[in-house]
Amino acid sequence: MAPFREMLAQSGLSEQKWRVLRVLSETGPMEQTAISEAACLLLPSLTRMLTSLEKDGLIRRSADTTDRRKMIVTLDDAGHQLIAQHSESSNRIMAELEDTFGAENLEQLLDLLDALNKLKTNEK
Amino acid sequence: MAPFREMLAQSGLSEQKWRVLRVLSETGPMEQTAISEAACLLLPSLTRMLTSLEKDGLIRRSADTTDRRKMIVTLDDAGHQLIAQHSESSNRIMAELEDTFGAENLEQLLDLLDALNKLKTNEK
DNA sequence: GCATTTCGCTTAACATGTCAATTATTTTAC
DNA sequence: GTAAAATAATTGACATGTTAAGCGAAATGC
Repeated sequence: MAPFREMLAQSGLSEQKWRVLRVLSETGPMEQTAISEAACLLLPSLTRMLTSLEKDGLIRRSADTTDRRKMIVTLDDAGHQLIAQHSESSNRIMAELEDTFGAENLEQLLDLLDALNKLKTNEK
Repeated sequence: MAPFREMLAQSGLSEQKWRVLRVLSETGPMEQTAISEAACLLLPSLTRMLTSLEKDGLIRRSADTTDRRKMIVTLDDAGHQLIAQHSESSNRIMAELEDTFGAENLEQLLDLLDALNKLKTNEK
């Protein structure tokens, strides 16, 4: 995924932080456990990234009103801008990957990984 | 790969160190660059692990006689023992995975990952 | 109601991932 | 031959992965 990292390096973003912002952009405000599942991150890593992203003004954290254990994370304006700013080249990179690797191969790979992942989370 | 980590935790080994030892066991003494490729590790990570593995007496490092830049890594007796000690349950875990995930799926997944990896290393 | 358990998140400690810079050695070019 | 480029490994700095422990809040059992 080198092309992605190059693209993101310009904004000082890691792949992981990028995933967090994208999840928030697609789903809207979420609690942290949900983010960690959607972005394939463990909670301790996510906590650190959110602290950093919050300091950079890309997201906001606020306590849930009905369950005060939960923290609701919201994409801030600067975060929306970042997503918009990179979406074009992101799509282009994806299209290139589909082109060189093959759309079928890519789909098959994602399906297999998904199936394997479901196995692992169900076992035990 | 939780079952693997459980197995290895008894010996205080991480998955990565286990991969390093297995590569050495299968191929024999190697220089570090070759190990890093075979075990999918970057050199800085490998350097640290080898320092740790050497301290535990599982491997040895010696300078190559013809090219003194190279360090030849050799599996030590204790390393061979560790490999032997875990090979049985390792095979069992693999067999279980093939069983629950499907041998065809597993093979397909590995092929796809291999193909993707070759793309990435060739590009530029 | 209250103790116990569970849940959501954080913190701490350490291993590993990652990039950049450095050192020592070897190759290459001239 | 010698300077410049390339190579093998190390080091440093920082982000992330991973496990275990801890904290406050909510749910559960009695």
